[in-house]
Amino acid sequence: MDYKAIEKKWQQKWEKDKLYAFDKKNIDKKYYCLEMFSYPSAAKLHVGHWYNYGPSDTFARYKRMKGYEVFQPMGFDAFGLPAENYAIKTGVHPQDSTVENIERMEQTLKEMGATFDWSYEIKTCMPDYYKWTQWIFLQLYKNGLAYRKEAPVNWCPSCQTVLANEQVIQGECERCHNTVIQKDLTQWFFKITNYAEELLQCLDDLDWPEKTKAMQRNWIGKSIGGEILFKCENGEDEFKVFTTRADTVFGVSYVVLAPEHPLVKKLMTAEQEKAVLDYVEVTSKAKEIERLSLDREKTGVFTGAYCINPVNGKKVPIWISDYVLYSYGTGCVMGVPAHDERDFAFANKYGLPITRVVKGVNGVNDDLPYTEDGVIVNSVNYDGLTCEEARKKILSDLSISSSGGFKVNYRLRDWLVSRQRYWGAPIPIVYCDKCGTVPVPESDLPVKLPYNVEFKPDGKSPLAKSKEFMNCKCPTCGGKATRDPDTLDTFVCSSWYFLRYPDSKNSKQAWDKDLINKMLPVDKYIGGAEHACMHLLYARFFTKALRDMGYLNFDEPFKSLVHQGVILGPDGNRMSKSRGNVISPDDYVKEYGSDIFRMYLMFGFSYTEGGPWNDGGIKSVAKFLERVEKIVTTVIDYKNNKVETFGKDEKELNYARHYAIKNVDRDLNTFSFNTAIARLMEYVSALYKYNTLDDSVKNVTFLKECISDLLLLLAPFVPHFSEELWSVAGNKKSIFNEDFPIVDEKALIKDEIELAVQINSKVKARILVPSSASDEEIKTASLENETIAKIIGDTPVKKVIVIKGRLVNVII
RNA sequence: GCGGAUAUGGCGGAACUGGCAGACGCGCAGGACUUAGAAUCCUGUGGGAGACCGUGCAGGUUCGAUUCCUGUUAUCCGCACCA
Repeated sequence: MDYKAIEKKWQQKWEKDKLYAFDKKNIDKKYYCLEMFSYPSAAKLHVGHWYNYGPSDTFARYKRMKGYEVFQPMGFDAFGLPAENYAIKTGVHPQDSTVENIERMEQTLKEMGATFDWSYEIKTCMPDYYKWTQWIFLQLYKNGLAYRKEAPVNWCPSCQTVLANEQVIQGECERCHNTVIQKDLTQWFFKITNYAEELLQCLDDLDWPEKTKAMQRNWIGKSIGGEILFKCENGEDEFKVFTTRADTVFGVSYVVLAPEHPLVKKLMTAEQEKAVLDYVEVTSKAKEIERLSLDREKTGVFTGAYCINPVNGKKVPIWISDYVLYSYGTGCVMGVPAHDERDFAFANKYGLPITRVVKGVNGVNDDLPYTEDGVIVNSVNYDGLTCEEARKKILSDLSISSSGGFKVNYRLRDWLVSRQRYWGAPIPIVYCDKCGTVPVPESDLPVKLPYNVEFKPDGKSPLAKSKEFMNCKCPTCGGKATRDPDTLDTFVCSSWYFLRYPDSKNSKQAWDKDLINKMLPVDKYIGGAEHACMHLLYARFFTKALRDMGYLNFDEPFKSLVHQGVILGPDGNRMSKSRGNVISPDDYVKEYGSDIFRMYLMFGFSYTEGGPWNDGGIKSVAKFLERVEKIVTTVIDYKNNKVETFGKDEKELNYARHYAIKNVDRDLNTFSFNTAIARLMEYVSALYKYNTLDDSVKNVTFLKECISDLLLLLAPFVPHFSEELWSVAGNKKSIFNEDFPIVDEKALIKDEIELAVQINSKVKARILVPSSASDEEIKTASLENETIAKIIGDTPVKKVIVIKGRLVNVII
């Protein structure tokens, strides 16, 4: 078969017939199957794209044949750094390169032969899309979920931009791997922390990979404890510490503030001033670098000031150290060296007292630092309580005197969305000397991204250099005002695209509420695991925030999530240009066609695991399809003969047929493509076996039915190939308008079944029994078996266990 | 350190709810066809001469464990001074 030719032929036909158009009339039967959209890169589709889109398209086609109205849209996450970096390097404007890349990718995605309904296509860099991204920003702003503040941010000196916490990997920039430094800037934040608890709670009910849920839980980082108020000796100042070990508060021998803490400069004594300021200076510079060293020795400086421990009135020295993070909790920590490893190391280094306040329950094996729970000692009236009791009692006692109380903390921080970059959605805010921060009126949206801009980075936002863009009128007073020069993190654009797809052409609103309430949540979301803590968390946050504003009425965007694995190079390493192990889909598609390529991706790997590429595997798939073609064309050429018997051979083939139907059906639902294809191979072997029978005993009518089912089962996996053979077999309608075959359970009941007979759990013989045989009959048959009887001999039989359909275990 | 996962033939990988380990494929070996090769088709293929032994390792529960429990090792991924 000329794969290239038939692929082109059917792609054109399908497009002409609008075969994949989503029909809103059937919205009751909708199935929203979504693959994470792509960044429009200059390179061609890589194996990762194919591995995401190919198998999921098979899944979508299967759902369609099962009677669902499948909605499978496609689009592009088109804003972002790579286009801008490319522009800086080559001078090609990001918009021009992006538009060109999108066109090329659309082309190749179509050549893949996927059932995307392109009429719903989204490109996030187009004004008709980012208009609504800006609209969402304004809704968040109006509802107090977007705010601006000066904060120490992660700054990449090489990319000349601020990075989100999630984009800093081990102190390095995610993209260029240069060391990230700290810098103070005024930035926009989204208050995702408002939703920390709900984001955590709802994870339990999601059909998502456990690992991804665990990563989000981890990322949110809920910590239950309390806050304790320490008043300073000067009588003016006070600060709270957050702790999960309020039970150890009698063991406090010092407190530590983060070096950035605002109180530091106020509290330090004249004597300590130089040491403190030097330390603050050093840590702010070296912070991220130092964090990289594995065995960081704790450092710190005494401020000279003291505070009072609220539980016993003791004077406690105030230190600063960079092991305390300003951004977590209150930025202050109480030091209990006896019961915390970090505090222990710190106290030992600086000669601070170590007071034990917890002892082990058994009193042995409890050297300091003792971090386990135990029994309270040296804590006045709390002595003798368990740690858990003491935590509750101390905090509730402190709350009576307003010196503390229970508190839950989250590791999750607010989402920093400002980017000092050109190629993104402008932030729809203007600054007026009179009116301050003013949101752009919705009727003025979109705030268009200007084309003619100097986007070479110099630490300032490129848009700041465009007078045309920056200067505007204040929407409130009409006076002179300037726009926000930053653009939005591209994750903002991708946090709501799944809401836009069903209503992508709506020019009046972001979406029609009734429509998306019917279309969402997404039934199956398929994409890489690398988005666990960013995209997938942000999208959940947006959904919940928009729900609370009344724009939709569901709680979660993605009901069910699947991550594809990663296809590695033939050497078992991640594909990379530097390793020279990159497999280009194009080369294989050229040689074998897209059907074979996609089927190999499904057959050669466990979908969620991935694994190393192997050339032999793709040949085996090609061979399999040749076998299919051979038998199908042979059989459809048969003239109807008169044999209509349905004997043993037919029964056997019918068994194979329904066994395949049952298993392919089940396996497709769980993305177990490899086993589904294995069952298809078995079925084809069964067809070959039957077809070698003498013509005079072959039931051709039945055989043709079996062939028809084979094509239907095969259709989701190799769409062009199956459509072609379906048409060759004389069918007029597209195979994708047919129903997926339905299993006949009766065909799966065999007359006789083979059972293994074990003696003391070791298989010794096999017996054939009628499938209707009772346990008693099976038992008798087993014991009468020659081999078994011989082994048993005179030994008394203790027990016979019969597991129907599986085995018999004789215990002697 | 914390969290999650994985570990099965020469290789990729199967095994539903605790029930015949190794489906399906690659590779390999032998055979058929062929002047010969390629292609194709068939047969065999965990180890061991064998009783038997085999799912990272050590235990446990069970008539029976790749599957459940306890401990342990290695690899991968994520987070990491989070108080």
